[in-house]
Amino acid sequence: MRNEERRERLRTALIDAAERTIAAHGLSALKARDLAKEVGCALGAIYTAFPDLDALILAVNLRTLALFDRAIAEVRLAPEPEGPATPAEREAAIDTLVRLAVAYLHFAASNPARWRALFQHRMTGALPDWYLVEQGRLFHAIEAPLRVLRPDLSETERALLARSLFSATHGLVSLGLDEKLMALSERVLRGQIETVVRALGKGLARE
Amino acid sequence: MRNEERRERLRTALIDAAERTIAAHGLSALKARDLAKEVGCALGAIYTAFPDLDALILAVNLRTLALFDRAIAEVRLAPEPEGPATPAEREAAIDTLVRLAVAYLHFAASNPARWRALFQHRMTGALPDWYLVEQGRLFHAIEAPLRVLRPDLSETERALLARSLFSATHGLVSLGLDEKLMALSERVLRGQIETVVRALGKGLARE
DNA sequence: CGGCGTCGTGAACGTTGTTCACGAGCGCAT
DNA sequence: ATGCGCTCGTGAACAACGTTCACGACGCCG
Repeated sequence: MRNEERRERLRTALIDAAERTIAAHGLSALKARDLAKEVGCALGAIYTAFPDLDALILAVNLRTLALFDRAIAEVRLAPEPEGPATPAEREAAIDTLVRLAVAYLHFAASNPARWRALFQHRMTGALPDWYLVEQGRLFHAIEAPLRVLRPDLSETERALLARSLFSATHGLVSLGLDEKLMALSERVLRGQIETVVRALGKGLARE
Repeated sequence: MRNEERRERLRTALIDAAERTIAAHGLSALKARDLAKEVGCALGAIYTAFPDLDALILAVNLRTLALFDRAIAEVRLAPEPEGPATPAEREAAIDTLVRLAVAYLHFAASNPARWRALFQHRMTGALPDWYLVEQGRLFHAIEAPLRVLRPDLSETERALLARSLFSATHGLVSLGLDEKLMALSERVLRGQIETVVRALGKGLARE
């Protein structure tokens, strides 16, 4: 079917345009009419490719998550020791946690509008599967060093703790970059994140 | 002037109605027309009391901040030791940090819609003074125990660290209560917050 | 009692996202 | 080649929103 191909072309063209708009002017600048004008299609055509604008935003967010995945790929490469952890290995695990958090900050600071769109977007119903899968990837990266620091935790407890560490880091980045609380430079913010995450790792480590 | 009094009456009536709506159905349910119908005034009358709906939301948020202030009043009462801190005093300081964080969680969980409105609202320009004043109150409550844990820090460094601790806690509460990441019960979330904040305090403490 | 000023009124405007009756374009059979 | 039918994009129309503004009612003072 030629038809399916055209639909797919429209889909990617729409995602491209939406991504450009969001990256340049933020999520609130995304208008259906502007979008149609930019990709050279009719207003209604958008709704033949996506059920609504939310779905389009979700597609853009998937790309952002993929970008972020590549951004923390090297940090994830850290080798995972086995057996009882030496003090040096514990230090290395804490360093990995810090590097992950700093990588998160750096990504958010480098792609502010794209990153904001991930969270500004108010989910109506349940999130799609692929969204959760992509999220899980990040959490797994956090769980690895946690396994070194806290081998006593069950898999479930560790997963929960990983989510909490992410949430704390997200709070630092989110309120730090938003001028809502106070605008901090990425430099200062990195210092704070290093301090906090390192303290967290130190305090969590089982001695 | 009888006139001024009527204006003030309208103001409080509007804030009352807006607060009820936000608390019951969330910020997105606040519509100018519904509001006018509820307080029994004309649509345009709203704009004689407030420049726009944002200002009205800000007024509701002020009430929320006052509510929160009362909620953490007792935690703030903790006495502040002087001179070099004993290990027991350091433990007490960490406990205070944990209690503050748990109080924050409890407030957010008890007033979910009101609390969300504080952050969902996108600030256009600079925030009003009273907003910053109210924020400062919370940060001072965090700085007190930090003074015990880290007497070596300068006033500026401590203020920065206090904001970072708040940000981390906010992240835990925000992503924990939102079903964005995964919906956690207040019970589970409290356990996570206690773990994380305690680890933070432990890791931060200068030995 | 009449003129004048003040202030709420609600119809109207500009922007949204979303829908749907129409018609253009294409393939196939006659 | 011509007519028929089906499919799918089109863009005018709709509903809901925040915000504005010309009008008219009401009250006060001369």
